[in-house]
Amino acid sequence: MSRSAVRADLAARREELMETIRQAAIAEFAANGLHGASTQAIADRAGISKTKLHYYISSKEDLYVEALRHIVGVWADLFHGLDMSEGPEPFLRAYIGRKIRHALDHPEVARMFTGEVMRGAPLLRPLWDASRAATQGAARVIEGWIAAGLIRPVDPVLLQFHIWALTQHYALHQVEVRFMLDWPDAAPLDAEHIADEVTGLILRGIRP
Amino acid sequence: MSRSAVRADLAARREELMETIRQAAIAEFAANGLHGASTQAIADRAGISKTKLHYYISSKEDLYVEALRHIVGVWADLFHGLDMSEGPEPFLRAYIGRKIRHALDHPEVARMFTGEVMRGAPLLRPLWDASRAATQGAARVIEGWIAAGLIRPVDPVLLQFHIWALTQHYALHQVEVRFMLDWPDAAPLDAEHIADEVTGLILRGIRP
Amino acid sequence: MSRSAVRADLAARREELMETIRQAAIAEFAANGLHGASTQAIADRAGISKTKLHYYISSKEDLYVEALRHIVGVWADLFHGLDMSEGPEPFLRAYIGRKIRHALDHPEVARMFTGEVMRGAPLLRPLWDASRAATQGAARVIEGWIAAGLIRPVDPVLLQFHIWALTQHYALHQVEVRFMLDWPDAAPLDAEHIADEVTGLILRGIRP
Amino acid sequence: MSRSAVRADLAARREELMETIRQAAIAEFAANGLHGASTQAIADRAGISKTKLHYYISSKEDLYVEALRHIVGVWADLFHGLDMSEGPEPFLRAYIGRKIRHALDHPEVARMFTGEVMRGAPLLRPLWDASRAATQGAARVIEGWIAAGLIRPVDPVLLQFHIWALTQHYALHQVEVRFMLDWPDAAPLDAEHIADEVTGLILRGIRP
DNA sequence: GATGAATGAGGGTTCATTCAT
DNA sequence: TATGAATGAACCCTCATTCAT
Repeated sequence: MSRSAVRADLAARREELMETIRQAAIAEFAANGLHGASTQAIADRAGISKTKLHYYISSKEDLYVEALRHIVGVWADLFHGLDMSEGPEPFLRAYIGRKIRHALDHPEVARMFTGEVMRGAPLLRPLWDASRAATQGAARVIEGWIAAGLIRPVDPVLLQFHIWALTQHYALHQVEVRFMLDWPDAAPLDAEHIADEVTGLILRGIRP
Repeated sequence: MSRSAVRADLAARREELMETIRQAAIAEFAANGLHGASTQAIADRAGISKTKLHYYISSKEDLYVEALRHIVGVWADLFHGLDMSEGPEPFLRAYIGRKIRHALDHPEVARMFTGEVMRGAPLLRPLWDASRAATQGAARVIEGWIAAGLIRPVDPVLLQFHIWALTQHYALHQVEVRFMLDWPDAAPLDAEHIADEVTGLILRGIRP
Repeated sequence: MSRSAVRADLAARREELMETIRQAAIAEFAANGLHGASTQAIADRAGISKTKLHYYISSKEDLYVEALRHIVGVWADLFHGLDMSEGPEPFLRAYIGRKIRHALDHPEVARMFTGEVMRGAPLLRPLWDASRAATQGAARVIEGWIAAGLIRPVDPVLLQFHIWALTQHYALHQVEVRFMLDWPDAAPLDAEHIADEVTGLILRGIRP
Repeated sequence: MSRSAVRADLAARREELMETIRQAAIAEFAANGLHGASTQAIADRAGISKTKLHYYISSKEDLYVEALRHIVGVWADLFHGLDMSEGPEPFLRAYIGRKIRHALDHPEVARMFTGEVMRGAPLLRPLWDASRAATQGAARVIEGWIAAGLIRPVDPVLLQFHIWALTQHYALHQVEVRFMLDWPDAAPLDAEHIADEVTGLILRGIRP
């Protein structure tokens, strides 16, 4: 291998390990929060030694912030390819479906995020500006829908909260769902059924 | 003071202190989870020394479980005086209103609870049977509403989750609401407005 | 009851409680030593509260010393009524028998004492002078037996150690005896058999 | 140094430190028992910080058990090279001599062991099976000696207890021996004299 | 790049004892 | 006499992090 190929290989290895570490960190932070998570536990989840973990991160808090940044990015990506200008129904059907499937596939992501927000979002805040801009932009579009008579008058920001609340609830409360329905602990939730119920509630709830 | 009066006084003092401790514990557990909470921090919030705290509790975990038990009881009390037999609209208006006001008045309660559920509810589970019975009982009533044509056919358990998701969201995500709306950090949320929006969404969303 | 009768009654009660406390203390000190014993554990064994215990003792160390003093006295009493002047055989038969029976009836006594001696006897030493005088006195008598040809020449102090070693061993090592013999945990040891074996070994071992 | 040499060096250092820790632990456990011993005291005896100690052990109890395991092994080694088939006298002379010399050289070993047995041997028991087998095997040989008329009929297990009692007594009660003989605190005991007296007592005590 | 050693701070909890009534 | 409250010191152990190789 040429010297540059070696270097690329090393970089790839490093990237792979960093990804493993991030996954481990998100799972551990989701379970125990920043304070309650231990770097030992993260190292265990990643299958490496604590010393090695600390060689690759600069600090626990930094890893935490990095993970938050990653989550914010992933959620922004869920918007890609969707077009609010097609009107509320097709957009909401698609978006709610994606959000619920993602929530059920990666529940730790929503859990870590909600944990941070519950705590007052001290470390998330500096990363949150783009989200605010997007939220306020979406509110403009929703106001347009209302003005056009496509949906009834609703608070355009609260509507977005309601969609998030309903879609993320199933990631946060998986065990509650199973428990209340007398399902076994590992039973997968039915994403399609849930998406249908949530979409139905929202679409009818905002009908003019 | 007579001996029995002294004893009653002591008991009252003790009860008061225990209540202070519980409040402090819920706030701290809400912020950092069982693992991340420190008894030192709880003692600080309660305004007593760590040693004194440990004189009044048997262990951190025990205090945590006791707080959960308290929360489950409080939420069950929110049902008192409400009558599902009067039909969906009056019941839901009243229940959603209460729930949201309580969530905004005592956000740490919902936060601690959600934290426990996110973690897999390891310590909540033994206290959860009555909640399951209530949920399944409520599902029967909702099925009755559907059969009577009072609401459209919906999954009767998921409907309950949706109500919880919407009402508790504002307790968990207070800072997000303020941030997205460019409000100052301490601005109180408008419980009436939120209750109206949520109630409107739900009632129209389940209209036959 | 007259005033003095009341006072006597109170004194009797107190004496009884002090005895209960002493028994509890000996058992706990035997099990865990001065350092390892907790006043809580002693109070539990005595069936009283820790506060009450501390009302009746001045300190843990003081209670420990008091218990040692008691033990030294009890062992001195085992000599009462025995007469070394009758010659080695009748005396040793009687003394060894008593010592072994006492050891098996009150093993905690020997255990606490041995624990203190193992530690270097820091607190026993001030109480030990009478024992030394007795030991040296007995050595004189044994030297007389040797001079009279009643037993073979042996070190007169070491002989006493050997007797103590053999008789106390069964108090200290009760569980070992049971374990090595495959006996159940609660099986009582056969004091007569043991006394016979020990007496036989000693008497033949010192025969001229 | 080559990488493997470095590794060997590290391993050697580690082994050496572990040995230092074990010695310190045995001394401290001998003095105060499992409960009464503090890891701080063990660290002090070993000349390291408490944190460093905890880096090398998994827990105080684990260190205790490891020390017990070590002791059981050491005592089993005292048998090596001795042959019971040569008859009682040469074997007992050699074994008693070794045992007493070892007891006087390493009194903490016998003290820690006796402390554990006094307490009921809760942690020793799982390590004790080989000792029981050895004891019962030795009993068979002793029965052979009796059958061959080499010694008088004695209880073959109790005889072993008597040997242990006499040999270990001097380790447990060193201070008592010095005190009763008016020796200074640091005076070494005369192992040869003690071995002679004990051996003489035993051999004559079991003569046919 | 990788790893064993090391550490000061802090974790929850128990301790013997004193105080107040 | 008796008891609940209170406390500062100490308990075992884990923490995130740095050092040395």
